[in-house]
Amino acid sequence: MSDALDKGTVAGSAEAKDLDVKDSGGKDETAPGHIRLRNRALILAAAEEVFANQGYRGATTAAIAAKAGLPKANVHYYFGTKEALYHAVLEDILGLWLGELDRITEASDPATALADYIRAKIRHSRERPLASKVYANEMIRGARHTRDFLKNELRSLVKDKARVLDAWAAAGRIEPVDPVHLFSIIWAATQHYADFEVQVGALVGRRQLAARDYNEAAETIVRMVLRGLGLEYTAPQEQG
Amino acid sequence: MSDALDKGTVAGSAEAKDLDVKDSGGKDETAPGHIRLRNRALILAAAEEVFANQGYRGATTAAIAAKAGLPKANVHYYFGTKEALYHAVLEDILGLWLGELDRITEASDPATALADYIRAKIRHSRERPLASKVYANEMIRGARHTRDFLKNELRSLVKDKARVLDAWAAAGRIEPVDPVHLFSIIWAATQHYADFEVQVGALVGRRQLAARDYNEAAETIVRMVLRGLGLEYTAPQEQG
DNA sequence: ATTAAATTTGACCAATCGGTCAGGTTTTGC
DNA sequence: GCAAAACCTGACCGATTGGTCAAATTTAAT
Repeated sequence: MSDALDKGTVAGSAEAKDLDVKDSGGKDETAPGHIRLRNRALILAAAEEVFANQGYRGATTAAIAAKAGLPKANVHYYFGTKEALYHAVLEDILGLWLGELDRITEASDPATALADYIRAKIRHSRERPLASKVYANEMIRGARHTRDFLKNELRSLVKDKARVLDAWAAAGRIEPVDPVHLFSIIWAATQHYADFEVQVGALVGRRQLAARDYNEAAETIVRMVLRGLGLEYTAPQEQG
Repeated sequence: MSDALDKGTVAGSAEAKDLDVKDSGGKDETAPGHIRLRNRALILAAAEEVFANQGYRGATTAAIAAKAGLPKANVHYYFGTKEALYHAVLEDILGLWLGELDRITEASDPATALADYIRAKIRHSRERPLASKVYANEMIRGARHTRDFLKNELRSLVKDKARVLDAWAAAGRIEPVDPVHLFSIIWAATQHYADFEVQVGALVGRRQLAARDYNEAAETIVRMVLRGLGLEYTAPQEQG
């Protein structure tokens, strides 16, 4: 199996290149390795879309290549196997998942922190619905490629946040709640607007959800979560 | 498209047989059509599992046949095409989806009706997780086979329930709420425990969720929904 | 300028896919 | 008991799949 990855990883050492920057500020069309960077990005974006809409098995390397505007053999040149490409797409996504939770700390105000987190997650569902769909597909299929992430990174992160919630509860700042269920509900409700967009769209009578729909969704979720924890909820001022 | 269904529907008229009952109370091994009934049920159950875990494209008729304990040609004998089989599986599931909403009527008590509905949906996620996964897959893929259901049956049902919620709100029995978002949140949160079971399992540290996990999930959701609508929530008595 | 490394790609392959079919067996209706 | 209908299934097929490869071209470093 590692054989199949050799070709893709031979020059993979160049991947960290964009970290130690001395670059001219953005897109340098002549810098060494720019071809690899551009084509990998093209392929990853195309793969995310095809994996999201077709599932792992339904996605074909030919379809990904076509969407990226490259010949199929080129996709295999950069990523070796379809599985390795899928893994790379997932890796990109898992990074996003862990980010936004930073604002939930013992020092922060519970209502503000949770409300901001929910709004950020909804924004996420709106801006990167394909990532959410790929992740949902992966979970439904049993998290074959994500078991370790769930059992290690995600679990310890939730344990971390559980300590915050317990501290808040002990200080009487929120009512006690099982953190696993709280986050499950928040994740489910927010990601629903990406994964089931077509269903929500049919219910509101619009093919695509509008900005107002996402805002209303976020506020409804915030309201239920805050009230559920014994907190007050006040709707933010409209702006327009 | 109807051509592909012909073979499966030739004797499909026998499907309603189990409605007008005069049967001996359960399994009649000699009644006419019992072979068709048994084999169709075997295939549908196997198909639900394979479609749930592999997605539409990932599911193979050979895998479904193997899981049903029948030769592949037999699957095609009963259902014609893979697409027709998928359609039949979906049809089974859509029936389940519309059922439980009956308890939400203008006459019923809001807190009781909503709490019972949420608990029923969680029970559903526990007892028929595969159905939920097939449906989730279908939504993520853009509801290619379910567009009409969403735009007609489901939408009019939600409109119906919207009238109930509006009436409740007008009578001061709940706070006003957008029904689409309320149901979206309830569906997302409850179905999450089927579709993302592997994730929740990793977070609670159990491979499979226990009865207690589902109960706690239901109560957490009920608490947030009821409080979100300005209702009181009181935890039910433990038993055992 | 030279050369090594990286990139490109059409052609190709074995495996698997959904679906078909002929010919046999079993079940059913009378 | 008998004909018709329903059921069964191994063998087969064209299409598609993920993946390979060798030969050609472009880019990079000295």
